[in-house]
Amino acid sequence: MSTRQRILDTALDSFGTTGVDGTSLDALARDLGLRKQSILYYFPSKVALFQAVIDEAAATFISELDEIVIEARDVWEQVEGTVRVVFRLAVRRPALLGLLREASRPGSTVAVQLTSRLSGHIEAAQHSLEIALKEGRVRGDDARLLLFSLYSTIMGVATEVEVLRAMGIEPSLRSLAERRAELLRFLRVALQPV
Amino acid sequence: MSTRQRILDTALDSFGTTGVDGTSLDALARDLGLRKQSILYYFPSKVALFQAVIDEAAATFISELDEIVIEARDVWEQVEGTVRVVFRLAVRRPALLGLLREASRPGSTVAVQLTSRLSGHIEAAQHSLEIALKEGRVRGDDARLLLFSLYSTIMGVATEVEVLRAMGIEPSLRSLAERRAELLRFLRVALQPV
DNA sequence: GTCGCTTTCTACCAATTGGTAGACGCGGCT
DNA sequence: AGCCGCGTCTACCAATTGGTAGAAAGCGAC
Repeated sequence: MSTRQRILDTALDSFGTTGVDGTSLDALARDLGLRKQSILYYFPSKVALFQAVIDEAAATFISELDEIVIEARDVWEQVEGTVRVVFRLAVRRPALLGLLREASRPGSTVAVQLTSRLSGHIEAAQHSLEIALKEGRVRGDDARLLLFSLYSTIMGVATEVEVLRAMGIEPSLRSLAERRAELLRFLRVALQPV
Repeated sequence: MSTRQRILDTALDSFGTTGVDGTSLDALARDLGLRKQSILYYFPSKVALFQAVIDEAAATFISELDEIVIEARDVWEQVEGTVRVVFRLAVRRPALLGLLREASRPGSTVAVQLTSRLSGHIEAAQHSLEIALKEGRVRGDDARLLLFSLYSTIMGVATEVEVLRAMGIEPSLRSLAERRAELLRFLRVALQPV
């Protein structure tokens, strides 16, 4: 793998777990077996690196979502697919979800950037949800706010591991699968028309 | 207000918005019109300050929740009350929710501390949810996981303002109220027995 | 007034931060 | 051979970090 790509990967892991402010270029370089100046050779500054990492994270997220949307035949399958994607990431690249969480913090500077990358997907999802609402295939009122509730629930259930621990559930593959099953049940009920 | 209390308040605001790593003692002191050494007089180190802030945030959160639990007569009223408390905080002290979010980040060092402060409440909520499940007053399967889904949804809808912005909804008091209404509808449907 | 206690300050400190300047090594090309 | 461009390095730098030591300032009690 190219050095540039290695830097991006390691940075994503570190940014997503320790946070951006909590990650120094020196520490990052140490993890990579490089000197910090080599990082600055590929990315002119720390914020530039951060932006690149965000961009890549958004791209992976989107590409995974795209596969789902293509297969899905109705709204419920879209929801199911999104859950599958998010939970797959929670297993394979938990730092990526952590990064998205960090980047979407209120007042974040990169939030706008992330936003613009995802806006297409959001609109598409909102659109199909609107149609489903009109046709009565989904229970609800406002498509946008419904979508927002769905997103919050899915993302929260996938990433709030510390809250889980507080409830006496040790995060593991098994518990993750259970969480996912319960989440799907929860969402299905919440969307089911009468 | 005592200097100590002023420090705690300002620190909570800064930690909750800029993050702990993003907040330097010097910057904090500047906000307070003090020197950093005055902060270190009351709190021996930055982590000690952070812990104190977490403790206070947990205490406020708990005390607000307590009022609700006392009034509530069934599970649904408890959910409604929790939503009310969280959204009131989202208006009055958004940084407090931001701090809870930061402190509950995977791998956080203070998560354990926060956990122990809240464990009583979690157990109580879980207990009454279990009873409601048994009696068929609430739809669901596993009380713990259901509680977790509820928490994730509520907390997410209240704090994920950047995602909201990405959807073209500018955060405001009005939109907050709408979000809250939609959230309650969403949760009511998700919990309603057949 | 002056003693003692609390509070806030000035003066430092070593370590770490993000970033610059420039040298060195190395492979390919002429 | 010599040169070029790329990648990585060493050597610095000023600013900032969390934290220490200890001097003053305020102030009530005596």
